[in-house]
Amino acid sequence: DTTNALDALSQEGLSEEPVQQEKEAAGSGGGGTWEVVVAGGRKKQRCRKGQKKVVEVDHDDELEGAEDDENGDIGGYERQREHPFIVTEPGEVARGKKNGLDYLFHLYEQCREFLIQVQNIAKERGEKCPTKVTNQVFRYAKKAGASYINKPKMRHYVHCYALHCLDEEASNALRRAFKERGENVGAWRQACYKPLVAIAARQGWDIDAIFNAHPRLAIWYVPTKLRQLCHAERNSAAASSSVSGGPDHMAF
Amino acid sequence: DTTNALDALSQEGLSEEPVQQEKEAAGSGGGGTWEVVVAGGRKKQRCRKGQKKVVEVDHDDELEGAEDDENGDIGGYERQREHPFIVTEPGEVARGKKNGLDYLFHLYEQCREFLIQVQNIAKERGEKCPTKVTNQVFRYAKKAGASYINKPKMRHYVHCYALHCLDEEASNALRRAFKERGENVGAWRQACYKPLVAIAARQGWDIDAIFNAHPRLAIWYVPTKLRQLCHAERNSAAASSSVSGGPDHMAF
DNA sequence: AGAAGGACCAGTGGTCCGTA
DNA sequence: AGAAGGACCAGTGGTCCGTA
Repeated sequence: DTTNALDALSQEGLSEEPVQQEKEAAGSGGGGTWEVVVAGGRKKQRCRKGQKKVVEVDHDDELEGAEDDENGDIGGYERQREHPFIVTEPGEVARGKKNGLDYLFHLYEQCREFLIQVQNIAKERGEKCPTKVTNQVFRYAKKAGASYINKPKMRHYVHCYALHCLDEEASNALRRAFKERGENVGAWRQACYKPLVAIAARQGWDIDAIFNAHPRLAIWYVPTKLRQLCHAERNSAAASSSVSGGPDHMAF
Repeated sequence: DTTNALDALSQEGLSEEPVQQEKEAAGSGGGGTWEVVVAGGRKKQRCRKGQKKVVEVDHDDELEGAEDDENGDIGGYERQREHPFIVTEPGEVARGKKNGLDYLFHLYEQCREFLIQVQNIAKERGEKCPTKVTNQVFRYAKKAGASYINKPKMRHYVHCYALHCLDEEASNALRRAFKERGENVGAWRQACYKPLVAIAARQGWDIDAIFNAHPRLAIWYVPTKLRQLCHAERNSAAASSSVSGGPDHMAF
């Protein structure tokens, strides 16, 4: 089993490898213009605790073009983070050091492709075959060079992707509204819950069934918070309908 | 969340509770006559390493009737194991300190009932709902007094239960044959693999699909060894059919 | 020797919180 | 302040091996 060797490899030099095969796989967004962050020449900047918020002004400004390698520096490259997301309209490409929401949703499609590859390998080998995007899939994605995919990020925005899958019109409208109001990504993300709960309400509150009924969504775990919101909302809906003498009175 | 308190409880005094609600739930076996092992009055017998196989003769003989509690003894009851299984015919009740195979299969039905209860509780609470017999279900079974159910045992015989579900005739015939030959449980258990692999061969080798298509079997994880046997057999079947010039030639 | 099951272990789902 | 993601943690699937 070569997993460990490959895992170790994935810790190094990943960011060397620009990912451009996804050009044509692009969802609705601007084809091929999504930026790929390349390891910059920045020195290590650990251990500067205590001097927060000082000299941070142009701190983030000079690291676009990987201005030639400084390999003499022990420690080598500083690992680069992905640019943060901003709220973009459908089809809009984020400019500057930002990523747009079409790119975000595209990451979910990429994970699906990695899952399919993992499934094919498992079937070939007669091993257990995952039906969801598991740790194994994230590991595989890293190994395959998609270092910009990671579990916390994907889990964080699953419900946003769910809305995109289940009601693209509503999702698009929400994006336009939040962009217009100048809201940040966090606010948009929060706002994605409400229309999903409304969808669940219309379909008997079974959010798991709703996810599972959609082929692209079925591979994602239902986020805990979405599940909780559906449950809470179902109960209060039931309570108010029982107060108002509705027909579907519940026993608690 | 009261899980921990309940878990702690399940460590104590479980064996106090005879399980007789399963009388009528009995599968094909002798209704209500399956023994329930009750904690006997045996003293602790730990820490006697080094003197193996000495004075073990009538060691296992006096603990049927829980001959009155010795609670003054610190440490209390010695936990009692279930009687070992023997190969029985369908409908045959094991006699002596043995359990029969109808009882074994009944344990799988009980686990299914515990799973259903866990699922109902989860749905009520809007929590994640298991589709398989998980650790959580085994914990619940213990908590509910079914101390004789445990994960290693259930996993050990899953494929035997699978054969019982998928081809009861074949399963019954195998039991009769192995009983007649005086084979032990281990030999019978080993023999259950072969007809399962034959079933898989007839259905395109997808053992997961076969399990999932059967409502009582779908809740059990496919045992690793069964999966491996199907895989190995598929490959050698493919190899020989490709040698013999068969129509479904495979590419490796 | 044959068998039951406590208990361990590698890798999981889940997400916090130190980081930039 | 807002956001990305390394890394941790409780509880899982899997089954070995000390026990009877």
